[in-house]
Amino acid sequence: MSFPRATITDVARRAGVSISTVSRVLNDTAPVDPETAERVRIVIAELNYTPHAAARTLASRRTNTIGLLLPNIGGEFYTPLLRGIEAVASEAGYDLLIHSTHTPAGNTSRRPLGEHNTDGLLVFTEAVDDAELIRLNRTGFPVVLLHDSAPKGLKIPSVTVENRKGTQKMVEHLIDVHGCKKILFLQGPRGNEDSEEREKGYRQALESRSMAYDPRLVAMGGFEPNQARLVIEQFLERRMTFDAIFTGDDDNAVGVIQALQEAGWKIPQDVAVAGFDDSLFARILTPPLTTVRAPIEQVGQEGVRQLIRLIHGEEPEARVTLAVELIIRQSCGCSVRLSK
Amino acid sequence: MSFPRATITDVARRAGVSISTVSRVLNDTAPVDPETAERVRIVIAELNYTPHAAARTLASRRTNTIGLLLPNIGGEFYTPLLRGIEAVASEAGYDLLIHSTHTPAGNTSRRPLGEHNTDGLLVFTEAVDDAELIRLNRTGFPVVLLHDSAPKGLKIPSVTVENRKGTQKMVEHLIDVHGCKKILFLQGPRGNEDSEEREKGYRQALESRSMAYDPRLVAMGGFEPNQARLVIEQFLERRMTFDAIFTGDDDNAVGVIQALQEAGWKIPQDVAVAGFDDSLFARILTPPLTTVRAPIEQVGQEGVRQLIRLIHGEEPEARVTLAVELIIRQSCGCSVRLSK
DNA sequence: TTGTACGCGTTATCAG
DNA sequence: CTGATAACGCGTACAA
Repeated sequence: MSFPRATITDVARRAGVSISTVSRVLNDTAPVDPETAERVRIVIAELNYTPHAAARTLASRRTNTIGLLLPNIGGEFYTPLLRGIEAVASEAGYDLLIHSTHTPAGNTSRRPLGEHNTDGLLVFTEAVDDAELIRLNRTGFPVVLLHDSAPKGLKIPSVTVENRKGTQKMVEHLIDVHGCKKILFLQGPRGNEDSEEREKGYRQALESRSMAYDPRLVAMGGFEPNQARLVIEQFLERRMTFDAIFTGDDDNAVGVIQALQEAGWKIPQDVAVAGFDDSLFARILTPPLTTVRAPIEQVGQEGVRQLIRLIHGEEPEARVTLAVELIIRQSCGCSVRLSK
Repeated sequence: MSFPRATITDVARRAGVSISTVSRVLNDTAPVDPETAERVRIVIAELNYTPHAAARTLASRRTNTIGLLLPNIGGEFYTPLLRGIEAVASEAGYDLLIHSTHTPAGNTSRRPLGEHNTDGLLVFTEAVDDAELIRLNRTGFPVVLLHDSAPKGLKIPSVTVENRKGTQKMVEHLIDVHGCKKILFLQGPRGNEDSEEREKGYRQALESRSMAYDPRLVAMGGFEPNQARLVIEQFLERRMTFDAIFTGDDDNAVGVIQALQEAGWKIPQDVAVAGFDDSLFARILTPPLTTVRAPIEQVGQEGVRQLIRLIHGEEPEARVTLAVELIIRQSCGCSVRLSK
């Protein structure tokens, strides 16, 4: 029931050296006589000694830990993002502390992640409000934003994807290749930067093709299949006509496709559908979803890299925007490609 | 570039009290004069003071942190699991440290998660080898296994789902309701307990219906769509006959369905298909997948609860097995239900 | 190349 | 109810 861990003192005593020497072989911080070092290493193995993280942190003033703040944990998004983050952090020797801010934190006022337990923070979308961001920024604490950009005036590096460009290209594809004239656009959540940028891309596409922007063709999908479904059902009830739908993301596309098919519409014959993300199920929808592939895992990787630069006091890139790619499948009306 | 944090001493001085008193109002560890307490609280707010986690850990000998060890981060599994874990941990005031063991750890020999930086460990499937499990167990360090059980002789609590029962019920459903006679079974990875238990369930179902177990009807799907796909293609080439497939999990089902459909088979008319998990895309496959719903999120929640009991020195349940539920959709041949 | 001694920011014990 | 003060385990000048 109790478990007395070996300490650096135990190791030192047993190896017949001082704790300084043990510390030196542990961290390779100063030359140590090879034989002595070996002896220490053996004792470390015998005692199964691992330095106590907190003691180390306290003495060295570095936690060797990165914090990840998420608004919530759900959706197709998180697995690749997390994988990317974990891989790079782990490789760089950082532990990863995770917290979802939208959970009803038992202890309010308790800051779950911050300067007291991490060396830097990765903040996904709106996981942290501007006030806190400003506070962190003022103290000079390393922060990198993912899929969001800093509040006006703050210099906080961020990593995101080509939301606008990807959307524009996709909408232009619908127009140019499939002759679409009335393209529905489903927005993501208000205040979400991905969502806003995609809307800009939608507008730019229309503009570049000299088509009018019709606000009646824009609705709120919320990055959420059920909501998308309801929205489409309403459109159908009101007998709005449209020949294509650009869904805010792939989650939305699921609801869109369901609603359309239940109403007896054929995709892509009656209406073209295109999404954003290329999530796991884009490929397995019927028909397979034409979408914009967002390199989520790389966002995670790049975020950690920038954060580590910040932690090391190096100059990070102010903003990294990762390239997206059009993934043409069948929901837009393009011919069947050999799958796989 | 530097950021001097306020310490408990700063707070004490400014509030005109000793650090002991500050500590007391912070942790409610002894009565403090209300007025004094209020004054301290105000100063804490003014200084934006947050206790330094490492110092706290060092002094109190508790990290207030739970570690999660995963074999890898991928698949439909992780989002709900993580959500469950994070929610309960967070609510109980624990931080969550995550590490994937299959990443090529930069520093070998470095134990990423353990007694030095957590109060207890959640271990998912084969994330940790038996030797390490034994070592941890001997030191009395709190560990809870998820979707796995302890090596022989070790008393380590575990949380899993009714793999065997769920599979048995599903296979019996295929036999009883749909009259299936030759049911293919796709195993998950070797050594994976979920996989092995499901196979037992498959055998039990056959036995309970007095059907012979035919090893030729069992193949390795590996919980992986592409592998499942290849396996099915081979079966088709060899002209093996079967009238149903129980896929090891839903990921497998994706590959199975693709392979069948490409070969021109109709589901469920020509062959019934059933999966396990009820992952996000079970519902959106065509046809919608009949599957066994595994309460993954609850596994995460329950795992944390048991771990916290262990940490508190209470007696945990030796093994928690969460109930599964048959989700009958259309891939097995059952009639269309009104969706949603 | 090695050892001593101090400090990191808290908690916890013990006197008052 | 409050305040000193000794740990907690380790890194790191500084001295040898």
